[in-house]
Amino acid sequence: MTSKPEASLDKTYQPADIEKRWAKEWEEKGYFRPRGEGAPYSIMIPPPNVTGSLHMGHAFQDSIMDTLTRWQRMQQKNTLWQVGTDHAGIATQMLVERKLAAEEGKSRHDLGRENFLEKVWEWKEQSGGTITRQLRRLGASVDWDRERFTMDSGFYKAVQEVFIRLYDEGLIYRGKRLVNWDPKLHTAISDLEVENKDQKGKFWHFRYPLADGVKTPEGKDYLVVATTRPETLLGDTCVAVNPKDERYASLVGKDIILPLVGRRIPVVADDHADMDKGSGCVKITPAHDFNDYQVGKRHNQPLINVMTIDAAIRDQAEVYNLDGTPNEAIDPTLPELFKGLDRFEARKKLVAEMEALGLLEDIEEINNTLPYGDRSGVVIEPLLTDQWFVKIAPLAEPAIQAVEKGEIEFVPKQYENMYFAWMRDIQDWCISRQLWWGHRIPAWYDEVGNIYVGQSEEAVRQKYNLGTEVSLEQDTDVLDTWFSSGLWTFGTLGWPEETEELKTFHPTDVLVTGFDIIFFWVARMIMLTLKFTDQVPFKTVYVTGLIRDDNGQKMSKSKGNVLDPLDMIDGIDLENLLQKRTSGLMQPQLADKIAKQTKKAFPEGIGAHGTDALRFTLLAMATTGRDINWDMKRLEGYRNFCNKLWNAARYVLSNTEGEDCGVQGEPVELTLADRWIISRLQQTEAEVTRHLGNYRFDLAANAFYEFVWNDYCDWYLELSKPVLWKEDAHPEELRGTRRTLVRVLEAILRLGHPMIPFITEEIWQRVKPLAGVEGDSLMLAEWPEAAKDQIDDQAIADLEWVKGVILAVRNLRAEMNLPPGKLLPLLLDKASPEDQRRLQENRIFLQKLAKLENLQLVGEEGLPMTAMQLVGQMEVHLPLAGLIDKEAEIARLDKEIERLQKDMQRTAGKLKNESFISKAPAAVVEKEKAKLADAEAACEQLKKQQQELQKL
RNA sequence: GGGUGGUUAGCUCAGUUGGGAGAGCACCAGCCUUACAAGCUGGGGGUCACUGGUUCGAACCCAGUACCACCCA
Repeated sequence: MTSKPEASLDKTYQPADIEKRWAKEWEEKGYFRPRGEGAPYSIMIPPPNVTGSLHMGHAFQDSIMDTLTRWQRMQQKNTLWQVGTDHAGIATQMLVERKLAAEEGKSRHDLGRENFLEKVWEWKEQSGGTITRQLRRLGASVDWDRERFTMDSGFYKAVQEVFIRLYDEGLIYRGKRLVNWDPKLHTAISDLEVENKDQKGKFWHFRYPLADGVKTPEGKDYLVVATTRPETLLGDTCVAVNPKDERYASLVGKDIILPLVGRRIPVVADDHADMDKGSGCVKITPAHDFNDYQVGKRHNQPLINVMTIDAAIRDQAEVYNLDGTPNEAIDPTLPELFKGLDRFEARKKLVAEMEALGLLEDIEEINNTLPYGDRSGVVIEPLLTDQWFVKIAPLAEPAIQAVEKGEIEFVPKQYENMYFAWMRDIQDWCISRQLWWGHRIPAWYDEVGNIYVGQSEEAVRQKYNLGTEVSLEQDTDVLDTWFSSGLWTFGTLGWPEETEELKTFHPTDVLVTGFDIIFFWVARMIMLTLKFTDQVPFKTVYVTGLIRDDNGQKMSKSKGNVLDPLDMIDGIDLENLLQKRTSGLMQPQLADKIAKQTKKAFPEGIGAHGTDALRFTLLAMATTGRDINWDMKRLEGYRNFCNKLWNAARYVLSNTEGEDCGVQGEPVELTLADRWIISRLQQTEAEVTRHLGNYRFDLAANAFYEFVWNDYCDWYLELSKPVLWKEDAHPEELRGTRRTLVRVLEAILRLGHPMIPFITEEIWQRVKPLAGVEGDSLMLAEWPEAAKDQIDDQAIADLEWVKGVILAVRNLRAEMNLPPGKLLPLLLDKASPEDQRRLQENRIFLQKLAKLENLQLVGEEGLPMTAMQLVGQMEVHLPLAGLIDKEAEIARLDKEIERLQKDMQRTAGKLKNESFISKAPAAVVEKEKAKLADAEAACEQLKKQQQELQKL
């Protein structure tokens, strides 16, 4: 069913109904699909987390992507904006586990892997669409027919293929390495999922006794090491001192007897030890700290793991060599005392034991940071586990080059440095996760642990020639979600098949994303895409800043300052807003504070502003790559702008519907105002187009806003009234003005559509027949191209003059407190032939807009008492003897004269400067000279006027 | 500690080859003028963080300082 606009537009802009109606119709009509011809243009949406809901960051990025997409589509390109969601391994698994526990009181282990996964899929089918539904409300013109999910079978094929090829090339390997371990969720997690939080911590200073009677130069029989994690003492393998540190030079190579454990460990020299920090000695625990791992590696130390996957102390340590093979030489015995204790319990006990032994030298209070799992909320433990890794170095090189060579460009440019810096010392990437929900690693093991990689057990048997006597078990781990999203641009287009889509839409044109995932996602997409397609995934990366609250604070649930984009679109009352902000808090005690804050900031809740206003605000604030402090006032301002456009359309429609608008190309006569607004329209079209091309959405939005409000509404619509309402107007004149009203409005709608799609479409449907335009939807209309030959410089200059006279009169009127509606007589003096021509041609505009009783040139009779303003050299006089406060007028002129004199002084000073005259460009000097002459002349005129007044 | 970005009107921010400081909102005054009070008209308001340098000329280029934010260690 086609949307039918109301019989007449409502007096006030009411976005909700319009927006829902059009979103539905556009999608149903299939306007979001690629048109199938023309130059291709494509954007892949950064797949949002399937468990997520739309936040301001999404709204921001999606508004930008939609603007680009609609803009390109209107340029008649074969445009694809592809949408989809990310399976979000941990988040989804946790969500379903919680649901299962709440509803059935079962754990995932009770169900078993197969059944649990079925539950996850059920959840996904029922509830996984929240964020895509919200996307629709934003007007996102994504091709819903091609919606993708990273767990789709087609996509899984790509994931498998990539894994297998990388493995076969030796770029994927399995090994024992330190990873960020989440002891609650029992999985490795990525750096991105680790939140570092500042806290007040303790630094425990322990004495480590030297073996064999060795003493320090000071005569002590121990070294002091400090640690924030005493429990790791059990896994220490050496103590490091700085090689330049003379205090300990004699001890390097000597041994220490590790307290409580009794193990002999050496003192080694390593730069990692900071001479100025504490005693300068550092305990090294390679199996429990990332830095220590590196130190251990340099000194060929074994890895002694003392913790379980729950981060409790093991009964016996696990000891490995650096290559991951078991180390039999070191005694794995751990003290009985700590067995099975949680790390924090073990810490307390260990400190107490050390104190009892007289080995606790000091406890220092310090500020430090601790890593927390962002999902589980528990402290992350670096833990030695078997994991799968991607060798990054060979993939990184081409990825760096692609950016160096400009095949991929970052906007803004400075993010390229960030990218290079990270890519230069990139580490191998841990891609396995100990979860059930995700892409299962396509690897099988035989009984002795040999690894076979392939699509399926069958494929593996064939590939490796394994008979049925060999029993195979598939690896239980899944792949990091980022591994699959790294294939997003080409995996979603059908790769590894050579599909038409892949040929047409890859590489994609631009990726719009936040700077926080350049490393985790952008870099990985570049590496993997280059590797497998020999193409870059996208030509441009447009990096957005963060949206913060009005105080510059990050929005977060715990701060209670989150703004939901949909609440700004549809509005929300205070009660519901409070409910939303204070429920489900991690720290419920914050609820009161948040409620108070919210009541203060939004005493009446949040009003409805509509999608267009929200989008326009986001775009208008999208300056290059910096964070945005959200400002509700700007949102209101742009909602008002939509209302302005709406009402302008009402005016145009009421004056053109059912009238002769010259649609058939009948002869017309264009007024100065018509020629001027047409000229300004061309300039604006060029400007908006240029800014969109440079990703300066703020400048594009601004140029549009200014043209619509300041030129079209404030001046042109007002100037059209005297023509339309003139009793003796010619048909050609009327037709010309009506046609211009309608055509310029129609162009405005096309120009604004990518930014504010709904309101423009709604109005356009009404305007198009009047403008003689065909088409089912504004979405498919042509992007307005500026026509240089329609820019009439004379008209622009003439209209500036008209505006100048009107403004002069308004100014005088206000200065003298004359009622706005009162008709005034006006006298013009010192009018040049040019001024006289302009006056002749535009008398009616001046009379109506300045509300003049009559308008004459000063003749022989001279001037009565007047208030005067200058327009260029021409004097604009209000002859109002009875109404003018003489003294006030003289004072006003004084102020004006003073201002001019200041100006003259500065300009004259410049011109007196020899080196300015000789060195500055001639044009600049000329300009200054003219400026001085103008100011001098004006000053003279004002002084003369003052004298005249005084005489009277 | 290293790196990046920022500091312009009360607030949020523009200012693109260095040449007369801008917008929106807020503020003040006056207006229900037949599109719009979510509006119209007029107005006030800034030592462009600070110091120095380059230049005839600096919000803009260079160096340094202070403060803020983010990234890395």
